[in-house]
Amino acid sequence: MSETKDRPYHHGDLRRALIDTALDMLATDQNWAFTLREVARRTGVSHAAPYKHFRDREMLLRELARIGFVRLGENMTEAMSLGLPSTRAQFMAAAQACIGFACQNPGLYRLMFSSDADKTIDPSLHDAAMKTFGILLGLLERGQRDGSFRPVAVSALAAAGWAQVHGLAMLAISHQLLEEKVGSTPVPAALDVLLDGMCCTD
Amino acid sequence: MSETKDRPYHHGDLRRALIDTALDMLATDQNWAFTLREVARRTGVSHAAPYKHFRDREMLLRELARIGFVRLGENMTEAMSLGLPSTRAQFMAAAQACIGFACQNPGLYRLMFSSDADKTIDPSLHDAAMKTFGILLGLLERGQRDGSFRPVAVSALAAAGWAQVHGLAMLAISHQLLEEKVGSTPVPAALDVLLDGMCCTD
DNA sequence: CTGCATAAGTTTCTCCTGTAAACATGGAGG
DNA sequence: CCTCCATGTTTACAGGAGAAACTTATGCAG
Repeated sequence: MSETKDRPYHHGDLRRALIDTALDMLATDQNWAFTLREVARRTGVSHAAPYKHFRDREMLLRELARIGFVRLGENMTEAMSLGLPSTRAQFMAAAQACIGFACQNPGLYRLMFSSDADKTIDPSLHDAAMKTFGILLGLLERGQRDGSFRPVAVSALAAAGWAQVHGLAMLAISHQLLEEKVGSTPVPAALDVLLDGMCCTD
Repeated sequence: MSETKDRPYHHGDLRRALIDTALDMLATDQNWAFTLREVARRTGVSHAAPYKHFRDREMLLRELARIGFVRLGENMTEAMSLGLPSTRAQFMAAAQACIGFACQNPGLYRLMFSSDADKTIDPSLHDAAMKTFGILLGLLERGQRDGSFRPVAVSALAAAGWAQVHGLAMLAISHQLLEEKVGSTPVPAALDVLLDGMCCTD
């Protein structure tokens, strides 16, 4: 009973606790049918308690998705900050970070792009998604300035790059990247094909 | 009461009717929370009747997904058979057919790649998905033979092409292809970038 | 220090879903 | 014609979303 979070009030920071529990279960239970009541149960509160912090189940889902975008952005930024020599290598690293994130958090990643996480409802979710996308966009713009990427419309590079990364991530967590169809290392292979189309020097 | 389907027996072909109803609702209600009882209701039977034709709700979902892959394959094949001059143009057409299918059937498309449509459970679903993917693969192989596509591992082209198309489709139906970020025609723009990396002559 | 207003949690209730079991029916084959 | 079985229907039960009423413990006013 001192510093950390010894439930100074009824529960303490239940909102945060609920989110943590949900993220845990999302990460653990592979593909879990999200249930508010089970989140409450595992957090140790009554099934109605979450409604004091989230209007409904989807509001919690949107918050989880928002956090997912933030974390994904952190992962990608970190991968880009490894001091890799070329912009192309940095793009490759960021892409693989994104796909790795999806594979380690399939439930969360699916949620982030599901219709439950409706970005037209929650501006902060929309902003988080766009900000993470902006990381990619920034890398592409930089690469174009330094002459790595072809001088086509940056929006075309962005759409292509984003779609490629997202598509690989989705296919990976759907277990559809079978070796007999797409080879043993589909992710770098596919990214290389795309990068050949994006880069000036190939 | 004559030719079409005047319920000659208890209902007639209830299995088919349930599937049709579900596909209808999936196409109509944009993003609809699938409910067996509502499918039964709209089909005009009791809520337990579907269980005579599908072990559980997920079995119906998998069947819907399977049909989705078949239809998607038909759409892509049709687009490729328009007599377009180059293999590149045919790839572009097939890709746009896929993305168009997703936009016209967002619910079905999401289902096809959701964890509800578990391809490790139902071999016929898995086969349907792989067969549709095979259409793309066939096009790539042909394009490589006729010298349109670069002589890299075809599996790399396949992974890149598939991911690109699927990624664009998912982003499109998630309303994340905003004009201010990816331009006004992101789909052909992105596909062109990829194709520049796939094709010999650019 | 006392006591109240209020945020945060709990109980209870209603409606809905998935699914199982028991019951009904009507068409096909002996 | 009669019986069987596939294909329905009814009934029942567990579990989830969410609303409403009730409870409790803080923070603050006096």
